[in-house]
Amino acid sequence: MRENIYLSIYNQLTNDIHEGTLQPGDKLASEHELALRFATTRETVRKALGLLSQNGYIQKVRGKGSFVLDVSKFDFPVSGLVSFKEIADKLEQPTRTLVYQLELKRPNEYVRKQLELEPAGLVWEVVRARVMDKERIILDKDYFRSDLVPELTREICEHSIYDYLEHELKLKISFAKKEITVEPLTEDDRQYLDLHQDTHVVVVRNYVYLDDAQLFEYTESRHRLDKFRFVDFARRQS
Amino acid sequence: MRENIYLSIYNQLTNDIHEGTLQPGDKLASEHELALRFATTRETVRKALGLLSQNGYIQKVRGKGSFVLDVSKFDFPVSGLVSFKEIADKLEQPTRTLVYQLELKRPNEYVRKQLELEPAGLVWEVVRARVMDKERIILDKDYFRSDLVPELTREICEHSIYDYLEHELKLKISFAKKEITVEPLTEDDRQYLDLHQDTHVVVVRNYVYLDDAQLFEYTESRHRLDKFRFVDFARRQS
DNA sequence: AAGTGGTCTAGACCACTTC
DNA sequence: AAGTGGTCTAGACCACTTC
Repeated sequence: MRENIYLSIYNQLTNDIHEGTLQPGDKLASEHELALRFATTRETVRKALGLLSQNGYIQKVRGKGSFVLDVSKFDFPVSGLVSFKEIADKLEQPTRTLVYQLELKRPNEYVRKQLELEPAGLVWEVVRARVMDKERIILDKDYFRSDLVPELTREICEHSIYDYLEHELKLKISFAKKEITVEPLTEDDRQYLDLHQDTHVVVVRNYVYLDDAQLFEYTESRHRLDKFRFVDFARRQS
Repeated sequence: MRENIYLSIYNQLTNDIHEGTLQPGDKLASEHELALRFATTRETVRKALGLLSQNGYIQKVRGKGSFVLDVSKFDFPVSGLVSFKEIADKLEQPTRTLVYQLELKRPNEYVRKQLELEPAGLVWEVVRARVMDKERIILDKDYFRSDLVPELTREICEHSIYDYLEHELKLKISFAKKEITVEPLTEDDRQYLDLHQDTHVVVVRNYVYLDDAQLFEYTESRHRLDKFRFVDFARRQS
């Protein structure tokens, strides 16, 4: 591959915005001028600006130019594949993960169906509680196809499984579907979460697909109502 | 503008996928071949395929080709700016809207702040309940900047305010930020919703921006827990 | 070696905004 | 009329996959 000019333009401009060199409301240099400055062509600059626009950094207005948006408005986990670790890191609060179960097993019918698995297929089942302020507020149940994730250890589960999958196993996560509902408590919720007068939990079901469009993980993330927050940033497609 | 070749390619291919001419798992013709077929260039074809990929229709794999995904998995309101009317239309269930309030007024401090309004600014306040199966399950509170939305009528509110804004007032909605939390009931919830033993509602706060990055609407959509469902489709950015 | 998608070039014409 | 972003052309070289 080449050195990826458009990504380096993107990175430079996002840096300028985060550092305040470019302020909300500021007008970017024109595409023509940016092309000169970065010694490239307009189409390559446009690719960088397209990314900036998609990610909420700028607003493009035909005939006028591109304007810097207030990114601080959108700094919480923007819609996407955000793992607990990433959120926890952002919050700068002490968090902990308790691993209650880590097992290679035959999944039950429901999970088998969710993962579109053949009857003989095995999965890694991981049950973890996420602790903040000394309370277990999220119960994560993960199911990974064992043909794609051959090995999992307690150490990996206590940190970030995603780090391991992406950096060690080199799995390329491509897209995910999240489904959010509110459901009555289950026995597991009562056992593994620190509840107060709660009668329900927020359930986030996550279906994660690889590069080749193969479904490889199903996760159920069960949140205490009072600690749940989800932010979605949606851009009207052109 | 030209005839927009890439959009017509996009539309033809999504049609083929929805009609089943292209089945999940099928491989698309190569970019080179599509360019020949549509009498255009590869870059223009790539723009169409980029849109297809972004919207979950295909999966691009370098060196191999583009593959049709199973769109039926993702047919519920995909993350984006989905109004109640669009969802209701999709559900094919009889739905109704009750307008409880429609007023041009000085907003309270909270709404003023949400809308980043100057102290003298007026807003249209609309309070509506959404009825399904004879029960009021969603309470929508909308606040529109009166400088951008000068007139609103009961008739408009009973149907789709968005239709009116986009097609009559020609406002161009550009992007929106959604924030989902679960909160204890308020007095209004008790008054305007048909609740059972509920103690909480799901609150979806929606901040809608125009083309020029101006915030023009703040909406609070309060859902009965048992009827709430939110689907988010997130694509890993290349 | 041949086919695939990813990046890039150096132009062109257009619609819209500003003056 | 000049400046802006939106679309498009006709190529090029590259990395990756398949044979």
